[in-house]
Amino acid sequence: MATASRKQREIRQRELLILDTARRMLLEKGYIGLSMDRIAAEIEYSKGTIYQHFTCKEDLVAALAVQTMTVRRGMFEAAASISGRTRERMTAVGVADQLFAEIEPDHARVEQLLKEVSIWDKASAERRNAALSYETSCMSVVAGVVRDGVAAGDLAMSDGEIEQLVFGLWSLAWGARSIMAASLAIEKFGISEPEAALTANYQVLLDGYQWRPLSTEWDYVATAERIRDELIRQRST
Amino acid sequence: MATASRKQREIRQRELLILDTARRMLLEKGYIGLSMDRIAAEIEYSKGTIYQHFTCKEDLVAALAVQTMTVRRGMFEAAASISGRTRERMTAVGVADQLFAEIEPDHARVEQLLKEVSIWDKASAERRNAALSYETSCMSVVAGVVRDGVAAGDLAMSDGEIEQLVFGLWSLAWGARSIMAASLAIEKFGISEPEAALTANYQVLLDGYQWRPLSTEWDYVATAERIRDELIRQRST
DNA sequence: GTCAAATATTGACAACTCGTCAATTTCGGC
DNA sequence: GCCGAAATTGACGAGTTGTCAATATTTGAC
Repeated sequence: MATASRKQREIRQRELLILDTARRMLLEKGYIGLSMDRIAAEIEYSKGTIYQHFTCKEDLVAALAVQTMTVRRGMFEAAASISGRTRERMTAVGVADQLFAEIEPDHARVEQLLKEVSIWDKASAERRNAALSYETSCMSVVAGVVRDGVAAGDLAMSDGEIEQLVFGLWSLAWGARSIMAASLAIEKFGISEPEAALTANYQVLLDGYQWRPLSTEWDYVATAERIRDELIRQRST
Repeated sequence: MATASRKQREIRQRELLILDTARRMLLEKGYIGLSMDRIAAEIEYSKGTIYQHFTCKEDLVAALAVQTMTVRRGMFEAAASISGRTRERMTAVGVADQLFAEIEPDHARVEQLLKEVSIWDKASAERRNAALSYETSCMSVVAGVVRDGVAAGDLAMSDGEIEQLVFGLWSLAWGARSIMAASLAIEKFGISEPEAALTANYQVLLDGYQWRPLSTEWDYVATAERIRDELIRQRST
């Protein structure tokens, strides 16, 4: 009994070891360069043992994606529950997104790498459900802040538009990061600070939706800095 | 001489045959399911011959991406040169983007599939340069319309902001399509018409940038329809 | 029309990949 | 110390990409 749980602990530990090794390899060599044989060699277990944890290569990397999603969700929730006006809280989620990319670069890059390859078809249903749940809960956090904005009278919006706005912010963030990672032309084209451009566009979109106070009436750069410090402080405790 | 060019024509023809076959296979079976052996069998040439056209599998799919980019660029240019107010022309590019996804679904899907896998590292330098050039010229088309907007006094903007706006539109479009293709949660979350949401967000962003006439002062839905018809008409001639 | 040299084409091959499963080792309870 | 259950292994089958000696074709000179 005590031994059984010790064994289970060992297995959990090993699973983490596999994931860590896989993540490192994925970042170094890309999805195609990620080899089950090499992982096995590195962790000094046989390949068969790895396949006791994961049904296939896709399932393994899907597990990586799920790990990453939990980290992101945690940061989003912390950001959304910060104090201030509703648009400040929306800004906070943007800051969290940026912080996530900055503080957890491995996680952020894995997330991108994996959106690319179609993993979910072959991954186990269990894993897929986990991912689905984390993704929807990330979106719900954002949608919650938007609803608070409407409730507070800072934002006028029908129900369908709320999802539209969330989709817009999400597209903007995801697209920008995806372009930063993959595009050949971005530097040549003269976007030297894409991260700053992203946050600026973020605010422009919120202005377009007339989320009050508008950026002409409020210093959201200061807000972003305040929140950034606060989120970092929270993390370190 | 005449014979040399005949031979060259044959080679060109075969290259197109390889690309067509590869595209079909890529769409059917995904990047991993795309096999050089199977392509060779299907076109009834040996694998060695394929490797005379392309340095490696990545180079082949990079060539597919380049083909796709030329189609996209063509549509962008046609859209940008349409008549009307500057913001209408900007809207036209958005319509072209949508039309591209609609009329050339194979090209559009290939474009997405390939952003995912990191192809460019291994592709030949020649191919990479071609891609870079097409991508920058797509962006230049958009930037040109923005500059025209500034010149016409419809839009107030510093130089750096122009690139920022282009980056914003591009992020929005790219991110939305990427999410549509890959996301598990999108339907569950209640975004039933993502394409419509994208075009709406498009206009919201332009409103945020105060590109006149604002969407409150002008019917851009009508504009989009007019341009859509016109672009389709142009294509069919 | 003939023939040698240049060019194009081939497919067996080496070296790798994923996922399986019979055989082996390790472990837990008695 | 011993036995049955559970975990671990790595050789293996079937697949992949990319290479290259051997073969087939085309070319240009005579």
